[in-house]
Amino acid sequence: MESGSNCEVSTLLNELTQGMELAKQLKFHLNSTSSTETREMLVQKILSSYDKALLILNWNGSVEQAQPGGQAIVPLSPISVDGSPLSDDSDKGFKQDVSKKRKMLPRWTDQVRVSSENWLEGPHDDIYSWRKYGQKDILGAKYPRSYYRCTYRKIRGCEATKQVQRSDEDPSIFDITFRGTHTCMPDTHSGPAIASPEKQKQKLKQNNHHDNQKQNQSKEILESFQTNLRVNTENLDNKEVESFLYPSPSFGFMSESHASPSMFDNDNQFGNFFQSFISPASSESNYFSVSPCQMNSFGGVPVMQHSESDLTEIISANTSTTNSPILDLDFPLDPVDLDPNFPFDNPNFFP
DNA sequence: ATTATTTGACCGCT
DNA sequence: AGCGGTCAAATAAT
Repeated sequence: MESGSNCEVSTLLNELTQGMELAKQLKFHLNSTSSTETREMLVQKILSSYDKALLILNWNGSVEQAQPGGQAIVPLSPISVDGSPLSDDSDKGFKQDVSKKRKMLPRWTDQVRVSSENWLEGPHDDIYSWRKYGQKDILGAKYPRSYYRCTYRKIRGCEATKQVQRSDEDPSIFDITFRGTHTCMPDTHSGPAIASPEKQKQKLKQNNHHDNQKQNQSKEILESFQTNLRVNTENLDNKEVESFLYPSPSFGFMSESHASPSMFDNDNQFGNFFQSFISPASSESNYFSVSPCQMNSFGGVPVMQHSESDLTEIISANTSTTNSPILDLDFPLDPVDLDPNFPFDNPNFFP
């Protein structure tokens, strides 16, 4: 818990600091002859930062109870800045019964864009270890879909899996669908989630494998990462539940046969740890940054393992078209199933 | 030697 | 039958 708090605090500080920096920039641009676009963008960023800060505060206030054992994912609290109701509803997204056999694990999707402007590789990989177990060519998709599962599946029975699919249209965008939540997470430091150093290393390399040779990670990655990686919020495919929180997406790209020249690769876990905020950089798309805490709380923490099954539906996190996060969780479940307290988890694992 | 990735086979669902 | 998802043997990486 404390770790969670610390994380939140730092996240909060980061947001506020960022907001201040952006405000300064804006101030500067006001004097200069900058385009209104630039200013607008800055304003957006500022709003986004403060929005996040508020969100964090809000969490602390309301959902503070995250107990080490069974947490609850923090529901995205309803603080949306200028969230426009995405309301695209359509029901297609819920794959409610994604086949009953599969314990209906919570599932959500992310769209992540990795820009390779500066070489960058995409990087981010969450703190989890993923192991690829398959790849498939998907009907109409230009690129194959990769399947990953938690490395500790056997050891810890962690059932989290994810699918990574590169967008046909924009190869720099990857759709990552997470299914299930990590139960391998350490409670703060008991930590097996992040296994032994060796594993980490191995993993590292795995992640980097194809293109990686080059990049040394850490800071560089972090930096580029911060500036280049963004969560794309325009995916309209899935319109479903929108969530402001994103799980920390990790890439495990692999063989991208057609992939253009080594565009992505990964960095090490450590770098990921820092993948704090993604600062928005593009002016055209909407994105927002994600804090580690948030990500973790939603995507990776060991959420209620049993409750998972209770959630008979899939949670699909989507991005909205507006540039600010919309925190609108729409659960297809009936109230009964969904506990008022929300079975969602709370972030806690950061040391 | 161990662990991860690759890749075709297999399986269940539609 | 076709497709998406998973398995697992072969292979690669350390």
